[in-house]
Amino acid sequence: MGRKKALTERDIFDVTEEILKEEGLQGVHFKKVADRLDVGRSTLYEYFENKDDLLLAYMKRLMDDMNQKVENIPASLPANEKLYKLLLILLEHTQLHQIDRMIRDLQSSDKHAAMFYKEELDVDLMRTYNLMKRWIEAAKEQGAWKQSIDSGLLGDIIFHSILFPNREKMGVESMARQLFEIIENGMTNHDSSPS
Amino acid sequence: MGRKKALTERDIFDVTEEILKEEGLQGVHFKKVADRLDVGRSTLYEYFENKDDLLLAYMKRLMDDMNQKVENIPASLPANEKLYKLLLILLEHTQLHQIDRMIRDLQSSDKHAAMFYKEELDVDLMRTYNLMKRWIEAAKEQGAWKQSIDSGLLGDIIFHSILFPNREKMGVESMARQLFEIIENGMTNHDSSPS
Amino acid sequence: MGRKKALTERDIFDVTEEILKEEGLQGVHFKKVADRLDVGRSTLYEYFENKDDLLLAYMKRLMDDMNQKVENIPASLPANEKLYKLLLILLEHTQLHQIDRMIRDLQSSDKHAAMFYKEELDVDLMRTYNLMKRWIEAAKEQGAWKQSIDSGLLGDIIFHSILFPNREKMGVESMARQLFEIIENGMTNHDSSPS
Amino acid sequence: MGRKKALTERDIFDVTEEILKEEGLQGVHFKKVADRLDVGRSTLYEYFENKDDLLLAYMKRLMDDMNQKVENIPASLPANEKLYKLLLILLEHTQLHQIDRMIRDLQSSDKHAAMFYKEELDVDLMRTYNLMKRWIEAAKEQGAWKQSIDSGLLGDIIFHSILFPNREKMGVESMARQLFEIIENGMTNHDSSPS
DNA sequence: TATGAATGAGTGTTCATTCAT
DNA sequence: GATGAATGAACACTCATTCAT
Repeated sequence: MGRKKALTERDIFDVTEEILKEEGLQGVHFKKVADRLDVGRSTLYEYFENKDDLLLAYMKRLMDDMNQKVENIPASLPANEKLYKLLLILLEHTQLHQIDRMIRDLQSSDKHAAMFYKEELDVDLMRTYNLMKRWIEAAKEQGAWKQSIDSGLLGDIIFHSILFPNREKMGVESMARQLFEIIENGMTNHDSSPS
Repeated sequence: MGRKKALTERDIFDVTEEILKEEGLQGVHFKKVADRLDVGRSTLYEYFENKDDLLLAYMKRLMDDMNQKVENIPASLPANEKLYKLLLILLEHTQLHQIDRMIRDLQSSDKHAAMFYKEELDVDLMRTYNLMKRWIEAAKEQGAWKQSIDSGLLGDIIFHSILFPNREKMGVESMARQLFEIIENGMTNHDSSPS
Repeated sequence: MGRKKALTERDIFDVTEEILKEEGLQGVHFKKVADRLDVGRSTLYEYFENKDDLLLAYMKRLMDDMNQKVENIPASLPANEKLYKLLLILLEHTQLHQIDRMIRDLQSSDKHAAMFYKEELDVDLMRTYNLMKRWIEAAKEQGAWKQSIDSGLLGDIIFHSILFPNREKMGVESMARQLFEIIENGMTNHDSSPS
Repeated sequence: MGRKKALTERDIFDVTEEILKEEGLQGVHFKKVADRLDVGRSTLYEYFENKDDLLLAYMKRLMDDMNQKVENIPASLPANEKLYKLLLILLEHTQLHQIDRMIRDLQSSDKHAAMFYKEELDVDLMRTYNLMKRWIEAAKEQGAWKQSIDSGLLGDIIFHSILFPNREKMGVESMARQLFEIIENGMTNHDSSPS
């Protein structure tokens, strides 16, 4: 009873995402996933070889999703505008920040499928990371941005902003705008009028 | 059977720190700690009532360490310079970022000692956080910084910078300097000479 | 790995009862229960959330069993005859005397299922206890029994008789009869003929 | 600090008794005993070979205490009066009821000292039990009490009365008096006046 | 496909006990 | 005598994983 609609990978991913958002990586147990889907625990093994496999596949899909959006950013835009678009996309895929931790936690495992995804994920993640870095460097070379700032550092600010607790309070749009205001112009007040 | 050379709380804290840095909160198991110290698992219970107790005591010590340094920042400095000093201190205590997660994970437990530390930690953490926010607001009121940027967002940048992977590559000093350059003046290049 | 013949709650209850009778509450370890059932320890957790849950569920079932029999005692009987029937029923459910201790020992735990059963058990136990007391008082008010004897004391005699080691030697029927002979008429010999 | 008065067996027995009364057999841990005495845990092993040894020695002392009082009951008294005195003594040594359980729990242990005490205790307990039975049988033979009631059953009532929760409410004297009223004359009301 | 049933390795925790000093 | 330090066996409990049906 309850279910009986034929389970799909989609369903499993959705529940995984749900738990991931509510309780983080540690909260994702097969028991919990199965319970929420109203399915036997062992059924999940028909879809994924093991837990890491599920998690990695989920992340891979999320990553692919995101990459597609990133690829849609018009190449013609100035570098800093491209970076702004990238930031917006990142802020809509906050689960991504767990990839890092996940890849680290998995170091011991050596199941085939998992290893494959892990590699792929790593590659994808680095590709986006490097893309971001290239754009930063482009902005520098165009003379728009300062050479004196390490590109990696700026990348870190952008990438780690998905972790900021204030995102919830401010909303994605507003946060992105203000963060970019800082990145581009800094906090210093050039207004002549005293506060 | 009482053969070893005398374990100290220090020793346990050191190993805890080691593991915390290598594998994060989830990696800290009493078995692992005990193994690295070459002691029996139960021996640790002579020093700490339970795992939470150890973790919280460690964090508390770290926090106290940090707070002492924060208190030594001269009150006479301008707000932005105080924030710079604060950033430097934060970057030397990167394990701090786990306090937040830890406090959240511990919500279910109710062991006496743990609860006491938890409360204290929470208070300490908030105090530092609020101090940071007050300084940011001071800089705004003095007209030095823009009112248009949310103070919490800036706080997040500063606080989360302890997570940046590039810290290792750049070194604390250099990273702090560059991060502050961005925060104060932004990336925009006002140089007239094209690159 | 799913080889065994299918374990039922019944099986677990039976073994629990066995151990309870042989070694008392303290003797009930999941390891022992599992071993006697020739199952892995963790298998038991598929049937009961935790140890308290098992114990309480067992007791609840026992109590329900007993209460049903108690309710079948005809209300029309004189109070002392009702008490006699009650005594007979009690003597057939000797494990009951551990409920009291168990409820006390469990005070620290707060697992959901356990708490629910605990409350229920407590209510059931008190209901029977109070029923017994009411019947005793009825016998007094009808003038059949002495007002000078504390009802609680008499209740204790009846309730604690399930602990008497001699029950095994004498058999339930015989013991109940003799115990009631004492309760009603006392030991004093009113026979005129000397032994 | 604190202690330093020279520890005596007495001190240990006193604390043991304290815990035994407060928390029962399960509550007696060497750690707790040592803590209350403000002494190192290992110090206790200078006085008792192990935990069972302590417990049994404590019980042995208690038993000896009691036996001495029992032996002071004048042989010249009628059997039922002797039994009444015995009941009074029993009610003042309620910890005794744990001997039974303890002896059962110890079945596995085979430490020398413990075994010795165990045997002795068993003997002492049986001696008192048998004494009680002889008195009961004497009362029967003198024609004062009914032959039809099993002596063991009556013994059980007397012996188990130390467990009655109502003892606290009624007080030892009052409970003993009323219990004996039941035992001798029963509950039946022979008053001519209706209630 | 799906699942019910069972499991084993690992984790936190307790406690009696040992031993060098 | 006394103790500080350390330990191992036992227990409750969790969770990913397996397998016959």
